Amino acid sequence: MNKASAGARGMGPFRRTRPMNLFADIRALTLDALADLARDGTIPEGLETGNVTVEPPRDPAHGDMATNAAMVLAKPAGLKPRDIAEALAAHLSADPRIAEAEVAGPGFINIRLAPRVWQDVVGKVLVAGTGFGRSGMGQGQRVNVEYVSANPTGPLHVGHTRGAVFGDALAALLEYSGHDVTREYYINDGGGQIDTLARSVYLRYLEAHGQEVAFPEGVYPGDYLVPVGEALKAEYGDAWVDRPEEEWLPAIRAFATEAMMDLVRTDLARLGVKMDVFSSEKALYGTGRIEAAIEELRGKDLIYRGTLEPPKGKLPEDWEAREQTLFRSTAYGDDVDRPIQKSDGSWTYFAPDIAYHHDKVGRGFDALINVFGADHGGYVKRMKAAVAALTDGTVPLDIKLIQIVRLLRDGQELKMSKRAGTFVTLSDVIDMVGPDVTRFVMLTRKNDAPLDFDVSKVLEQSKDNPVFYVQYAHARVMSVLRKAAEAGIDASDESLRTADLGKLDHEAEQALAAKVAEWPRLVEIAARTHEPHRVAFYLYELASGLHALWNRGHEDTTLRFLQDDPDTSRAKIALARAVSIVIAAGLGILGVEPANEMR
RNA sequence: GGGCCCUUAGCUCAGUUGGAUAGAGCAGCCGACUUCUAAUCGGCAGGUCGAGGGUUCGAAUCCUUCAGGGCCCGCCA
Repeated sequence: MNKASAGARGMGPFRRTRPMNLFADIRALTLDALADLARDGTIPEGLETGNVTVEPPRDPAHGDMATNAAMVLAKPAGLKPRDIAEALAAHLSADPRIAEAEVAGPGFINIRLAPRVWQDVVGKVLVAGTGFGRSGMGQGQRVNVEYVSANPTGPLHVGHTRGAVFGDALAALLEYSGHDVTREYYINDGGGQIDTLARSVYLRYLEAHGQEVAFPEGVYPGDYLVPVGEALKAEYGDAWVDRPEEEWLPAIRAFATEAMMDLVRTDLARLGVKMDVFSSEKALYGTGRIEAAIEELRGKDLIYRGTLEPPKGKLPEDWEAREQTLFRSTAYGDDVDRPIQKSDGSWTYFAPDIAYHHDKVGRGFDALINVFGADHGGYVKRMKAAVAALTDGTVPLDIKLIQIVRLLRDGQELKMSKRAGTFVTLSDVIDMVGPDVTRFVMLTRKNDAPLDFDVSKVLEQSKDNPVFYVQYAHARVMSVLRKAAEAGIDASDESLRTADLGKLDHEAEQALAAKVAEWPRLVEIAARTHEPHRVAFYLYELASGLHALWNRGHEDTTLRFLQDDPDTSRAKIALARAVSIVIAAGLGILGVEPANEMR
């Protein structure tokens, strides 16, 4: 079913992945040192070391890395933190990678790495290319990311765009960190809104036949249905003109849904989003798959006939108690049990959703992720309950809620109203700013924070525009490579790999290399937390580091990338090139093309 | 009435499975262009992390109560 999975498991490529996460390396070194201390009796054997961290300190004055090992272990070891720290620091200092390990504060060990370590990072990036930062963390785990999943009733709008970008970046991030990812779109083509769509298209069909048509309340008035009506005429002629709804509804439903999905696919393609799988809700009906999923739950005594308590607070006017078929979602943390059948016996939307997730689980995924709009927040608990019930808790479902986008122009909000037909589509946004800017800006906020998207500001070429700022850093490096070539220096990656990186001896250069070295760790954190925005923020910081070093070359010409001595030049260019490679890798995850020049 | 999310500098927001003196950009003030792109950079100033209580060596982060904002709350998906 999925070609990548076979190779990704067992003896596959992840077995060979060399960890490039420097922080993980030093943590391993720390654990080794602790094991030595246990062996010689300084600390007890068998201490739990899961909470030992090695991370970059906030304050650079505290060195390159800091570990909390002594503080975490003090209590279980029955020793003073500083005593453990002293012994541990002594052990760490013996490693050639450690220039200095000193005890500070309540028992931190501040570690300063040998310059050689930072120089090596640059070399590793040049060898690994944009694969520097790839991780085996996911161990080939199969993850399904479901996103967009918009009702096929019209073109995608700005809100969908954010979900699309988020889901796509998350999928890429998970792939980069060693997961086997399937990108999936669930087509909500089973509900009553498709009838509305069909009736709306029918009116456009009549229009195409020259009839004067009024658009009553409750149909979709959008112009985008005009060509669908015309296409319908082209295919079926006047066969359905002035015929009763029963005759044409099913056929036009199918026709219109297909047309809308074409629209959606076109929009997604413009954004650079390519789904692996489209799953249809409608296709679940009449196949017995909904019934099968419900039966599975019934077998676990999670389906029953019952009557729900009326909702607290404002009571709907027409509320009356009814007996319904309910799913016992409270058994898995939901607040109330949820109906899966309407009072007329047909399924609620929840039932096919259960079947759909049953299907996903049946396809063998190890983890599921759904990207929903924030207005679906009330749906999270029951969906998680359903998946937990279907899999006995063995397959985690994470649901990421995407907050609204406020679209602005010159600081003025563009008010949107679907009824007035003034909503801004994904296509409109791409026309205005292009796919790269759209994607990057959509990821400059955490998913659960509202996002202001000012279409005039994001095109500004200034540092308050993060897209530009990051692209500019990349373009600057490309400029250096061009200048180097003009000066007769071989600045190809092959050549730079052989550069004498020992010449990168300045603290400012090592600081930038240190930022580069954070990339693999950042990837793992972002992947673990399912937060691709972290990549965008990191790229901003990395770009900032490059700009800073660049400008130091104004005062101190020895810090400029291009030097009179070719060997020195190549070492410095190698550093710049490493930065550009990591920027390219990060932008790749976000789905943004790096710029070679900004003119 | 209940559930979920949010509240961090004047503004917009980051903040690492709990870590040291809480960061960035914008706005404000001061500075750097005979230069690989000044479309950039450096510095100053700016905070009871919504409020109270708790957990512990240590809390913006975890628990709890409260306040304010958003989304949702049987037969719409």
